[in-house]
Amino acid sequence: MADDKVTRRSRGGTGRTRLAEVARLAQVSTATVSRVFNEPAKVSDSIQQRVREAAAALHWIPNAAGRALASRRSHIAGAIIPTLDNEIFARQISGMQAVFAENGFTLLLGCSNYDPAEGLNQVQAMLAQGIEVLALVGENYPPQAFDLLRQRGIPYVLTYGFRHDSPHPCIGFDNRAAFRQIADYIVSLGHKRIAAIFQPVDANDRVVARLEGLREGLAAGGVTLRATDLHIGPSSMDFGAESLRRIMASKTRPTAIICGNDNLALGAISAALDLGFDIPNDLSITGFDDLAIVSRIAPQLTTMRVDNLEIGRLAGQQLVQAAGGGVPVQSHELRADLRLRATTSPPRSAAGATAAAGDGNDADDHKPRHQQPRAGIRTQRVEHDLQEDKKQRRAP
Amino acid sequence: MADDKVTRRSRGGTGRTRLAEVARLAQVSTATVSRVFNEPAKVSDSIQQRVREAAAALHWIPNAAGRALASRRSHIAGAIIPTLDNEIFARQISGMQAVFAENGFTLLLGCSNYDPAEGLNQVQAMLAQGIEVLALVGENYPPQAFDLLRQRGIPYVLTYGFRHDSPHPCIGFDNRAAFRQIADYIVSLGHKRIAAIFQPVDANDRVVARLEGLREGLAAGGVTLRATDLHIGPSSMDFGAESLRRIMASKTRPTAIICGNDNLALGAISAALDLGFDIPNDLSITGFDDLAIVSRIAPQLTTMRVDNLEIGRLAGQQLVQAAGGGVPVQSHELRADLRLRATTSPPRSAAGATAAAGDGNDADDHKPRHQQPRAGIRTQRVEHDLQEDKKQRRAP
DNA sequence: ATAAAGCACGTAAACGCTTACATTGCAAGT
DNA sequence: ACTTGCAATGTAAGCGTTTACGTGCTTTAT
Repeated sequence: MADDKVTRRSRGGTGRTRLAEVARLAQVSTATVSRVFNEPAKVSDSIQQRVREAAAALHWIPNAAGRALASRRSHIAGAIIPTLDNEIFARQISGMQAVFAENGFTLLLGCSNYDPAEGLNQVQAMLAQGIEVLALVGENYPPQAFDLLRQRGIPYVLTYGFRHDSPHPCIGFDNRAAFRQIADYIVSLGHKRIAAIFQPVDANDRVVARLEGLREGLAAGGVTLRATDLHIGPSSMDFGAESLRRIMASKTRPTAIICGNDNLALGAISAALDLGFDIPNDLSITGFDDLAIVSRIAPQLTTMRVDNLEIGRLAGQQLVQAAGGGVPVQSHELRADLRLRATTSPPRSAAGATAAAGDGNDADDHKPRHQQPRAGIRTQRVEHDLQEDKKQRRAP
Repeated sequence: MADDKVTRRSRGGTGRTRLAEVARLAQVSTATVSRVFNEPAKVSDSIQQRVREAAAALHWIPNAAGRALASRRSHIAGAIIPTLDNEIFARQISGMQAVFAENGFTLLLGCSNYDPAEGLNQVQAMLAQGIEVLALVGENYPPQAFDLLRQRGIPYVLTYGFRHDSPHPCIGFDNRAAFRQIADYIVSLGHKRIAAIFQPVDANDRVVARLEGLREGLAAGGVTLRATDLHIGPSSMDFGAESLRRIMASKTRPTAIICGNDNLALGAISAALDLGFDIPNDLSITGFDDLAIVSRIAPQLTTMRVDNLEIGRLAGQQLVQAAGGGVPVQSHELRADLRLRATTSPPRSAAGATAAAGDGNDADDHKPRHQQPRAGIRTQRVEHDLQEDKKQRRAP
């Protein structure tokens, strides 16, 4: 009796078939089963077959928790985005998810809703889940988040924006340069009086950079952006529309409006059309993002295209590599392409002018890299994203 | 020497601080530490405080793998969607993610790209990761996926579509009824010759249901949908546009076109405008989904709104409850709301008619539930989604 | 006063897998 | 013939938590 004091403790398990059962059926050790699926080269063919058959027969699916615990690899990648309610972020996730899936990673997704504190929460939750790598999509995550990541040696990358002087690896485009390009283009068309409608700048480096680029380009063209011509507010179509109404109600109307993104631009366009303005003859408008819709409505919006799918893919690739080989994540700068469409043209005053040459402004220096606008731009056959239609999209 | 045969095997661990270290610092057992965070009621206040302080001091983040293994709860929820490149699915995920986050679940996301086989893969990967619940967003997952889920007792739910006779719990709207409603409305306006542009039906119950509802409604109004008037193809704007051109090139043109979704409708509208048709006077067009954009462009699209955010939220709630209490997931049917906007009106022939009363068709039976169209619909002030602008959206 | 019943906490056995190390068998080297 | 070396497999110790079950000790009922 005395030696029988070992009470058998059972906690019942999960009920799922375990690796041990596969091993028993295949008449091998658990180690061998594990090797078959993780280091097949180390196991003879005959035994491999036996094991695989046993696994299939038992419908065995390995338990990720056990595996993660033992191997200290979770095969989980994390991504935190401001919101899914935005085509550009959704596309990045889409690209990333594809790469992760190809490489045996599953994607843990978190949304911060533009709240840095919530972003930090998400980072913590993800660390708890044992993510191996993390993509921080969009901007503005609290510094503490990065501390946590570095402290634990988790490879991470910031996407969407790119800055040469960023302390973090980042994959995206240069906001400043992009808006500089837009400004240069508008100036080169001969516009003298220009307004802008922007999203909030507070605690948002990227938007600040956009404004910098914009001011820089305008300044180079001898144009200044007056305080009253800069409208900042929520990034909604409504705000775009409201701002436009306010702008066009002023006594000295601009001939061009540069918007911080497509949403604002769409709002501005719809309001302008409502007021009876002719776009682009009375008023040129530019956006940013090249949302799917903006090239399919009339008038097609001149905007800046960023390949968000590619950003997502690149980020995914970098992170997968970093997770595997310990290679550091490399930053990548992508081009943002100016898509000249039907909402921009020289101002009426400069109608006949060949894209505002001479005229005392020295913007010419910046023009060579842009395709010159043509008079017939409005009716030009605008490129379609053929891809979009090739992958035959089923429908909801 | 002989009794010293136990070689100390060390695998180095993760380097992260462990619960055991917190326990040592707080001078309690590991069990107590665990209780502090999982069953605080069972631990005295003084010790709780000590433990919490120790945990904070060490920046301890519990290891989810260990926890999952021991507790057999992963606190991971899965969601599989056809694609993120679609506002409606993205919104569902958005709503779901919020609910999950509130309830301590992290979201594992998978995309099937409309490929059932890939969907099954994703299901397996998720099961391996130990998801506790799963949302299958959209349609068409292979039957085997459900077998796996049932076999393992994982609560799941299908979202977007709803069918009373579905063998699975589902949360969404009734596709058949929704299209019946659209058909009834169009018939009630007095249209006699009606065409349709739809997404592919193959292996897609929901689209089949839409067509059924459509045919049913038309039949009730004495209208038949001729084979040549039904165009089926990829759910892209381009196909919508192409179909419209083909339709309007026929000798007997329809006065109304019912589209399977907004994308197709947008394409159709833009093609129709290009051809110089007056919408809605020459041609009425309807969509489905109420994408954000369709109420902000001219002419504003008459379409059906489904609250995808709510679908996601409901699904999340149901799954969270199912995970906790073992309550079965309950199906929910949501209303789809017809949004009457500017792309529909009575046909020219019936111009003065008060919404096609009499006229020998007995569609009146079905009308009461719809708001009657007014002559001035084109210029009516259309409702905005105020919400959209309230939550001040920051911008990319 | 005494037994029964809580209560607060500790002990240590799982959880399902990977992997360092041990073992075995067999071909090649001396 | 006898090490040596390598390749294929087995043994069993963790990985970091949770939790069933003990263990004292303080209440409460009898």
